[in-house]
Amino acid sequence: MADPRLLLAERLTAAVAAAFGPDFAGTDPMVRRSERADYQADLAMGLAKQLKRAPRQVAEAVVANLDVADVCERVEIAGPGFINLTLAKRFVEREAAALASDRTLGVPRAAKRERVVVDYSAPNVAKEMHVGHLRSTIIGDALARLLEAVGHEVIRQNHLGDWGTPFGMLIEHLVDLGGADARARSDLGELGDFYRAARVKFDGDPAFADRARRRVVQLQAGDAGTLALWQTLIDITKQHLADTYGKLGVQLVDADIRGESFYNAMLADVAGDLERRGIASINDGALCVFPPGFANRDGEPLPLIVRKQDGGYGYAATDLAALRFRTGTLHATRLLYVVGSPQAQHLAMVFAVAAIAGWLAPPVRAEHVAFGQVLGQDKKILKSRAGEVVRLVDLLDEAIERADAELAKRDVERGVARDAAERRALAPAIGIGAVKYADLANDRIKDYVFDWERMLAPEGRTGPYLQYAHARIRSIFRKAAEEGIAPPAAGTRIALAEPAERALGLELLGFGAAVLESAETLKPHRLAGYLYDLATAFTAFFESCPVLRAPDAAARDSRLALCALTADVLARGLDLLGIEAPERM
RNA sequence: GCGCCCGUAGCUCAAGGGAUAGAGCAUCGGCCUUCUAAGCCGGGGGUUGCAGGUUCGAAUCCUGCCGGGCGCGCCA
Repeated sequence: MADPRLLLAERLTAAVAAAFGPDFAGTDPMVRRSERADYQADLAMGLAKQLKRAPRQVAEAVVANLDVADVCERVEIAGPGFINLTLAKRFVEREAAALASDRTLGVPRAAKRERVVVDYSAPNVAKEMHVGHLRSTIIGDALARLLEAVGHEVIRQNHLGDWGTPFGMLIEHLVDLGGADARARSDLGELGDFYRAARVKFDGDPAFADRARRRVVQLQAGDAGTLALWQTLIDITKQHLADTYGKLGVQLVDADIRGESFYNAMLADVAGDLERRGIASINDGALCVFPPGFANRDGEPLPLIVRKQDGGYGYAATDLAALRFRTGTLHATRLLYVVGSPQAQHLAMVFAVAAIAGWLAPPVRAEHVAFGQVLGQDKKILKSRAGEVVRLVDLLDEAIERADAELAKRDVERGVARDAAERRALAPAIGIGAVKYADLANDRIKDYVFDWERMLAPEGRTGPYLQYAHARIRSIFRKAAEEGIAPPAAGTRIALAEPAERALGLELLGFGAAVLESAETLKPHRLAGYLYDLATAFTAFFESCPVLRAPDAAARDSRLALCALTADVLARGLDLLGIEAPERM
């Protein structure tokens, strides 16, 4: 059950070759969805230029050679040379039925299967996650799911910040609190408080700062006692992460965590290799690489500092080691870094240096999957009422609370009696889904305004709207069961008599293309947009086409099959975005 | 100063170089004895920041401005 677009493109390409010769077989037929027909092909105008003929003549020649008798019921040339294609109803019916028995729901495999590393989330040890981690985590999660859906092998990598100078102060603070035993007592309270307290002491107590600096040396020297303390902090953090990811419904697990410490043992080798090969050189006492095309404030070459003056390694070295590991050891052919756009220059430099060093050679490539910031209603970076960074757990809890309140309000309005426990069980899927959809529905490169009212409102283009459409379909099946009506059998014939039925059927056929496009462009908002369109097509159908009270049994079964397929596509599509689809709302 | 990103309806956002730039919110008007009204149907609302250029065709590509955000040598 090929996507109609692909099928039409094939036929059009053949028609172009037949009309103008094999030289033109590579012409993109430019098949798009159309407002005036089901699809339109926009190739005639461009072709006319090359052929030095009138566009409409070109379109006519293409249409004369076009064999779509089994696919289209109408082919028209309009305007300057648009070819408008209307699918035969029978074709849509047949394809929809085929889709219903296709496990993948029409999602095609990517042309080339690749091993893709997706680096996302990247929280820090002994520090709570905040809104800044929200986008990386949910965009990365959606991309990982999308890439797997089209057949790629995805390796999730959570680049945990678990190494570096802050650990001196963190470990010393832990010692002050009673060392590893402190963990038994309330897991050190709130991680955010723990980090803040350590920072305050470091800044205000010179003796503590000295201890902290000595502790860093011990840590890097591999002192067993220090490492045990360090491990305690790691363990506590992992627990915090597991809780947060669980609440967020994100697929990251402990096994995906490969923190900065993992690369520690490789840093000297990375630096030595670059230095030996003359790629890096000592400059002001630091080991630097000057990739071409990067300049500092004064227009002078900008270095990537591999090793600092004091002999220590910074994050550039770690990033280089991680990149080398991912291509050299994990044998990934594509590396995705789901990191905020402020890091663009740093990552570009890392990629440039890796290319020079030969760790990144075509067709293997690295891409910065950048994203904009989350803004408050004042259009500035989202802050809490107290003006502090918003903790991610707080944000998620508020989402759940608000969803619960929204449900309660709606129950009252509709006069529905539902016990609080059932409501509370439902609230996380809705609240978290609303947050995720609001984020993923925007083009990731842009900043977006975070607005509770908007994302959870009882109406509008939101996660709850999509979930509601899905729940309403499931409700039909519950009702059907009560009335003793069996769910549609496999291979049930789908008839698309009403305009709303036809529109829904056609929309369903586009799922595979939407997923593929979303995966290929690394833009989850394409899929988010498609799912909204699908939900809209369904609700229009729902309003005008009674299912259980359809005119006859054949129509009823056809509509049931259409409903089942729609519910499956909605649920699968939402799942690819990491959003749950509850059975009822 | 240099570099990257953004600028589309009152607000929040869509729109593979294609026809009359679309949704949601807000606003105005309709639709619940019928499968969930968190819904559906319809109306009004635009010089796509500005000015050039490329093209049969530009919100989209190029150049220059204007406005906003971010980054620019030892933090990550």
